Amino acid sequence: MFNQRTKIKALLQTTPIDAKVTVMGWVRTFRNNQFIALNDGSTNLNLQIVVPLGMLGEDILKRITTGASLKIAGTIAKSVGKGQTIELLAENVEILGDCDAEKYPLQPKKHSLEFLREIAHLRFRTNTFGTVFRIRHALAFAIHQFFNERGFIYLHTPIITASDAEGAGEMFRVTTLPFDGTPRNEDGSVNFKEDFFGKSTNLTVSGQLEGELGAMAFSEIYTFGPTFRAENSNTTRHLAEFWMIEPEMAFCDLEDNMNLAEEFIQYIIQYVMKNNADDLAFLDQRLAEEEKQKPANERSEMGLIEKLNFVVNNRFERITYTEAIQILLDSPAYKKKKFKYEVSWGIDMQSEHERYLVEKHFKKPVIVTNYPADIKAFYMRLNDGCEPGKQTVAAMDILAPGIGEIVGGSQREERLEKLLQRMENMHIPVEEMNWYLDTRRFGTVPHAGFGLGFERMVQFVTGMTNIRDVIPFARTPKNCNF
RNA sequence: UCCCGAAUAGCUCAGCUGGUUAGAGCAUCUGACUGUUAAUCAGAGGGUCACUGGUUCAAGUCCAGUUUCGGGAGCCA
Repeated sequence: MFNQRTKIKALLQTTPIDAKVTVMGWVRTFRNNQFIALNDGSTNLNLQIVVPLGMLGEDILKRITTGASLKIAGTIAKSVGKGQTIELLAENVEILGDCDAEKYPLQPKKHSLEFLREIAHLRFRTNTFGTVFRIRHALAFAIHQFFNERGFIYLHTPIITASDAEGAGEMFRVTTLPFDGTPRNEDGSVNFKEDFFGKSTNLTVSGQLEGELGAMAFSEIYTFGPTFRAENSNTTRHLAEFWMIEPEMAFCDLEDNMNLAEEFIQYIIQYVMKNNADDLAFLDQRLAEEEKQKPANERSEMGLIEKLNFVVNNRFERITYTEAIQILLDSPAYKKKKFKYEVSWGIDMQSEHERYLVEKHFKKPVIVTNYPADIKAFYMRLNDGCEPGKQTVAAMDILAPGIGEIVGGSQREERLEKLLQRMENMHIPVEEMNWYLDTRRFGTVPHAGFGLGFERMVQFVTGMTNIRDVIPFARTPKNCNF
C-alpha cells in the first residue's frame, strides 16, 4: 500500500500538473487551517498541500499539527500563491501519526544548534540537519564512486585490534573479563590469556597498517569505516567515534599521493555541488545570515558555495615544512609577537601556525610536505640526502581553512632495514609487528596513502562549525546518548 | 585535561550598585479570520531562577563547591 506514494523531491522536479498522486510525510507548519507544508526528507524543500475549506472536520484539522505524519491523496496544480511553483490540492487526508503539540519540542521557529544537539533523535526533521545529513550521505556515496571508478578495492579492515603500535592516541579497551574477580597473574597484572581473544584488545584507531597489507596485493585499496580514540578531547573538531577514509596505493610516491588526495577532495565536493544544489543553497543562505550577526572583521570573505567553487577550481598550494617555517618566521604576525607558541625548525606546528598559513597567507588549502622525522610516525619513509640534524620524512598534511588538518598521509617506509631501525628507535615492539613487516620482506614496493577525516570533510562542505552537528549521534567525553 | 564564559517559562532571551507579586517574543491552549509562506488579531495558562552550601534583615542578583553546556588551547582526523 505504501508503494503508491510519490516522493516530494520527484514531484518538485517533474511538476506533473493534473497528476493524481499520494504523498506521505511530516507536517512542518499548518497555516490558515488550509496550507500544510509537508516534508518527507527527500529534499529540504516542502510540498504545499492545500486543504479546501470545509473538506475536513474540526476533529481532523486539530490533529494536523507540526510534526504529525500524514498520508495525502490529491491532484498536483500550479500554485496560486507565491513561494512555490506547484501545490497539491488535497482530496483525502489521513493522519498516520499524531504529534502532541504541547510536548513536541520542535516549533516552526529557529532553534539553537545546542538545543537540537540535546534532541538529536528529532533534529533530522529540521531544515538544517536534514540538509547536513543528505550531504553527508552524498559525500559517502561520492567517495565510493571515486575509488570504484579508479579500480580501488574497498577493504574492510578490523574494528577490534590487538595491536597497540598504531601510534594514534589512547584506545578503548575491548574485553569480556569481569570487573569483580578479574583474573590476575602472579605479579598482580591482569591475565589477558583468560580474555575473549586470549590477549589484550582494543578498538581500532586506524585501518592503515592492515590497509597496507591489502595494497601489497591489489595495488590500490581504500578503507571507509569507524575509528575510535579515547582521548579526552573537548573541541569542535574531535569525536571519540568518527569515520575515516584511508586509501593505500602500491607503486606510488608522495607526489602521486598528493595528486590523488587533491583530485579526490575536488571530486567529492563537485559531486555534492551537482547533486545537492538545493541543500547547498540552503546552507549558503544560513551561513550568510549567521555571518551578518558577526562583527565585520570576523566575517569570512567567501560564502559557502563561493568557497567550494574556489577549492574545486584552484590547485592546492604545496610547500615543504621547511618553507612553511620560513614563511612563519618572515610573517608580520611573528615579528609582532602575535604567536603564542615558538616557531623554529623542528616544532610540531600549532593550530595558530597552521591557521596563519591557510587563512592569512595563502587563503586556500595548503599541502605541507616533508616534516621532521622526530614528530612523525614510524612507518613514514625517511627522505634521502637530508642535512645533518634535519632528517625529514615523506609526509604530507592537507590543511583546510576553518578546519585545520583534514588529510594526513605519507609515503611509507618500504625498506626493511630502515623500518626496523626506526621501530627500534621509537620502541615499537617488532615481534608483534611481524605480520606487517612481512610485506617488506616479501616483494616490498614503494607505496603511499593517506587518511581523511570524514566528519571534517562534512564540516568543510556544509560550513557547520561543530563536528557534533555533522554526525548523527556524537560520541564525545561524558556523552553517549541515543 | 587547562583557560575563559554561561545556566531564569517548552524555545530564544531581558532582569542595573542585593529590596514588594520575576518579564518579553515565539510556542501551547481558547476564540476570531481565511490564498497563507516561521500567517494574522484578541485573550488565557505556564517558573523549585541548574544543584548544594554560605554571607545578609533580605539572594535570580554576592561568595564557594558541584554538574552540564558553549568558546579557545592541547592531542589529532
